[in-house]
Amino acid sequence: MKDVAASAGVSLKTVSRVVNGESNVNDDLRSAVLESIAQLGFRRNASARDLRQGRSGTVGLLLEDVADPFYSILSRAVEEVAREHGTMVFAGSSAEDPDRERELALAFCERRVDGLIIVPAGTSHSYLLPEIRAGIPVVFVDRPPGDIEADMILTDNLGGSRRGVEHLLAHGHRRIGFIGDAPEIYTAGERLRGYREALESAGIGFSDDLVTQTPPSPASTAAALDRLLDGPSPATALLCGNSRTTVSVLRELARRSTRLALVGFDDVELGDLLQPGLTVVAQDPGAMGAAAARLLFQRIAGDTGPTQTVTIGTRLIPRGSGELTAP
Amino acid sequence: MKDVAASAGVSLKTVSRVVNGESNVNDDLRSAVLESIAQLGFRRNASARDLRQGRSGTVGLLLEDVADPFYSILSRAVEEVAREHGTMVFAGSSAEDPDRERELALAFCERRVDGLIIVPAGTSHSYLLPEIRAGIPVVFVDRPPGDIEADMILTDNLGGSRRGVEHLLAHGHRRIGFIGDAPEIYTAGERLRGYREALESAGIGFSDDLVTQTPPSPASTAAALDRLLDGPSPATALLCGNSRTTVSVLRELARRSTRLALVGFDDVELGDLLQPGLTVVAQDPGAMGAAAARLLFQRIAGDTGPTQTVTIGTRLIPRGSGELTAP
DNA sequence: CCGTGAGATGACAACGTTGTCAACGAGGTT
DNA sequence: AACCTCGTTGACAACGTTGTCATCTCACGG
Repeated sequence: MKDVAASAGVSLKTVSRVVNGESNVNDDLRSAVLESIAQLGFRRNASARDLRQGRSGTVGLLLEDVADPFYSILSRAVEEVAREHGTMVFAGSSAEDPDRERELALAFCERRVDGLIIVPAGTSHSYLLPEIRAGIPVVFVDRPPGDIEADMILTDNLGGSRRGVEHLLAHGHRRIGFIGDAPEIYTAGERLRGYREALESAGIGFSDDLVTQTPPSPASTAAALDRLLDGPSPATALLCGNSRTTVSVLRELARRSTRLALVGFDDVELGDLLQPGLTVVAQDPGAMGAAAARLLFQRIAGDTGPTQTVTIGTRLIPRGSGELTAP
Repeated sequence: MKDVAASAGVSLKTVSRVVNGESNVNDDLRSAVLESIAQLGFRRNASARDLRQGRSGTVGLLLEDVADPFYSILSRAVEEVAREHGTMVFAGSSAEDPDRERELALAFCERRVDGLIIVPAGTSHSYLLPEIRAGIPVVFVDRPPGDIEADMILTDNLGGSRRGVEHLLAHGHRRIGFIGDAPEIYTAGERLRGYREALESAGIGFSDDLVTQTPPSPASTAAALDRLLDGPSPATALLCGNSRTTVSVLRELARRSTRLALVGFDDVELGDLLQPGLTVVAQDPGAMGAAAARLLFQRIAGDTGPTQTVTIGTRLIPRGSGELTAP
């Protein structure tokens, strides 16, 4: 910028004014400056600007895994909203590891992001208190934070799960299994509650041997299916608590050629092309990301109202697998 | 940091030394400083550090769409390599729009990223020349840049496509169609060349009415299928030039209940669960991202050797749809 | 006892930008 | 003619950090 000023024969400040599009600059000087800028290939140094202004035009997005379709769609939605605000997005994957989450979040803070959107991996977020006090707004998505109060955007896990089970009940099923993620994961707990409530509302008892809670893996899912199907009164229907489990179940069912009514929580690409089509309780990761980003920018703009919790609804999409009737 | 120094009763520089883990600091002072840091919730300001050091510990990643599985997997691979180098990743989606690509790339440069990884949307990248001259290394992925020479990581599009067609030929097909992306897209051109070469090597002429080049959309794909299947001597097999087209074809085929041997370029989630399973020429986006990031960090570390082009191989995965034999 | 060297510590400038404030000149009013 | 106003321009400090260099202390050898 110094060079531009010298080359255009004006002061540093005038160049700064031109670069920032301030209005009160003589047209001749302005064009001289612009020409020098073009000639020298000048590009403003954002570090210096950030340092001076104390803001960075940057937000941090902390997900479980950037490559997971659910999160990558969420991520794109955040990016679009950020773009409207002239802001860039740092994205990072916690890999479901609390230490890594913390490390990334603090690295974002060191970079002086204007705000943070976090899908929590850990159970305590008190480490963010100094940052929040220092004025960095934080919005949590998909799961609530631990030990602190903050804005959050959640899926209606309980309602969605209930609806999925009710759908199976409506098709005559009474022995409905549930395979969900590990119980310490918030969404898994809510979905199990929805399953349970739906059964109880229907006057059907909740039975432990129909339920498996485990981190999703082909092996654990196969074991869970064994438990469900190989007893004296096997399940005739199944609600899968997350899409990775759903996929494992589909593979396992294909291997066994077993008939089982199936509803998956969270949509799966190509679910409509399977035979039968996969019935799902669809979440809306795009809407979640957009809502989180909008709320974040509202906070960045200075909104200091009480913390909000936004719940995004689910949609039951019947495609065949959930409409198989009970034998 | 000033506050920390005051609180610990040492100079600014000593705090800096402690924060940066330099060795020559008295243990007592070090612990005093660390305590003050903890007490005050101090976090080093990366903007100031970047400004002083002229590097940012940051790279920019410019994709077509963060939410596309191909790119999101690539993205995660870049993130992992960056992590090993203590670097954060800015990711942005160009949405296949050259202006947006340029805008994002220059915004990254303004933020003084240490390097750029770009999946080109535009056809000219001369706008990057000043930046490259200023020392920002750039690696292109998936498609070559236009108008400049630079490092690139490409898929073996031609070889993969050839192999896909040869697979269909081996199952007795002679009327093999091709539906690929718009001809101005590099990968689409290469894949078409592979298709053509395979046919010609087999002594089968290349016939224009078996080929459609169009941006992927359900409508254009349906039209292309009409052309292929509704003539006097319809195609018995098809190579799809990209996964979006493959999915559209699958939907369309399901609607028509037509039998057609099919090989898709680029893998698709759940391809193994379809009936028949989807045979694909699989790319390896993870390997591409990792290779790009590794090369980029090599450049950042000062490697000024000649530009490199790395070609990543493909893998033919037979699952059923490509093994349907010709009638 | 002094000289020497190594290690610890701090003063200060500099990175590139922008906010503040003062100076300047042109045009209008009294 | 003196005064005021407004718009344009520039000098300068400050943002928070780190590299450079100077200073200081202490141990050791001569």
